[in-house]
Amino acid sequence: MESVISDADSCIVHQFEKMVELSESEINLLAALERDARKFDSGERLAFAGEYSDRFYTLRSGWACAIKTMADGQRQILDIFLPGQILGLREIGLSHSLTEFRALTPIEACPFPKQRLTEIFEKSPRLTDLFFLIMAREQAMLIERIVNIGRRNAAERLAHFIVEMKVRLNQRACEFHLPMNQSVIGDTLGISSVHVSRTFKHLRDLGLIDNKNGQIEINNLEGLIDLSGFDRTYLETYPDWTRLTKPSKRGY
Amino acid sequence: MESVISDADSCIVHQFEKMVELSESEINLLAALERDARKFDSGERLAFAGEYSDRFYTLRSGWACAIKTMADGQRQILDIFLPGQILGLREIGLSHSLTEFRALTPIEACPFPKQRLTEIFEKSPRLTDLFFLIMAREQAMLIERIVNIGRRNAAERLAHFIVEMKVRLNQRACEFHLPMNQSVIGDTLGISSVHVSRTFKHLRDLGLIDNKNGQIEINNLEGLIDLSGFDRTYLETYPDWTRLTKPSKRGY
DNA sequence: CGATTTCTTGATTCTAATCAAAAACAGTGG
DNA sequence: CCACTGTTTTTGATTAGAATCAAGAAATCG
Repeated sequence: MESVISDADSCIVHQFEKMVELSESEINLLAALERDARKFDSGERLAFAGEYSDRFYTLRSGWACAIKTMADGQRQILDIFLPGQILGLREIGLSHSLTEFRALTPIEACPFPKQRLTEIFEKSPRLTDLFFLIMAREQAMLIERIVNIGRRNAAERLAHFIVEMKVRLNQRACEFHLPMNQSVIGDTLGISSVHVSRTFKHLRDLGLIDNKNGQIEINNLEGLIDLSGFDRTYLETYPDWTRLTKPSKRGY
Repeated sequence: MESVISDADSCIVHQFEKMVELSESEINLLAALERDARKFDSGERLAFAGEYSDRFYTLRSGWACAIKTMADGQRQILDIFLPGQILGLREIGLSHSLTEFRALTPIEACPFPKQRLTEIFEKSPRLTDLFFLIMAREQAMLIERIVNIGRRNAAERLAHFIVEMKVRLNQRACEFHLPMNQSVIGDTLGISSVHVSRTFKHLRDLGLIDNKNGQIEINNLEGLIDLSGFDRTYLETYPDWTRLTKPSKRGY
């Protein structure tokens, strides 16, 4: 198989290296998941809910999301994916997709067969631990989302979402582009698009943010965090790596 | 270590055997997670949020839940655990607990060190796959919960919750005991306890259920499913077991 | 049986949904 | 560069759903 993308360039390897130092062979295993990049237009669907699916995608560039559409046409967005993430990891072991995956911007995504992960499990217990960890962190995000939707009002939800995106984008600067229209944001937060507009205005009036044309500028991060009840530990609660620091014993 | 409980009796082994046939050695590995049963009173806490934790619990009998408490004292219940489940699986790799775990009834739970799971990963790739699968199914439940809370009104949420519990309890009969008061149910569904009461009345008035003293009787399951928009596939979407049917190649 | 918790019901308030229409903006082709 | 089109955002008016407050009824526990 020919590598279109050099391994050093791999988003997913970067992602993993943020967590732990990788061996040569581990880098190769991971980078193999990110060949064969395909382009998708903004709004294009990568997979349908309920459809048979034997593959995942790694996201190389752009933003994507997982969507669940209800019988009456309402939608709930469940994840926002950034480059380096794997789309659909939670569907390992399921033959049919639980959710729809859709590009939020023009993206490059690299399909690979689910089976490839099982192979990694067999070859590298260390990467197995890491994949387990990634799933665990995705669950942590889902949990935070449940709390957000279940127990916070619109202003708190939106504030929380903005802080979360800022943290995930790892921006030093307090300004970033959010490639989601207010209808999509509403579907993420469980509120109507009209109310998203009002809530943005409310946050502006409070002097917490400015937003214009999909650009978010945070004027008062502390204020946003206070309002939202953002749990600083939730993305920072860093793993207990002790058992991962030793090099892999088994082969590969 | 002395075995208080015979392996054949292990809840967690039963749970796994629902999914796939286990070898002798796999049964031993799993059953080892369920020795040393400890009793907890109804309402007792097994772990605090934010606390250092190097252990999981397997739940042997009774019901438990995971709770997130917010700064202002509001609570959101994130999971309801039934016998055979592992409490806190999602916190593998995190040194501190994300949520609080609390008994909903008097329970027996068996603590075991997180490390034990890593050992299982090293010894049995087949069980590794299964643990991944379990996490994946937990995520599927969290997703359904997000949709439930984000996009359904109180009647739909409660109806959905009742159907979900019925399915999870695997009851042929349409009557079961729900050991949660209406305040706890409200914290699960993201509505107030008062509104839970009204919503039960509403479902009774529609002739869908009867409920009294924590006992639920479903009078019209189809009606409940229709009202709630329950996705029949979501707990039924059964795994693609093909790659699990072959026996383990590696040792153990 | 009394004490405490849980459930029910009513009245009121608040938040957000819905409906509708205008304003702002982005993309297109001339 | 501008006029045209479609989309997105904003704003207002109204309605609906659920929270809150409060008090009485029912169930549970010791």
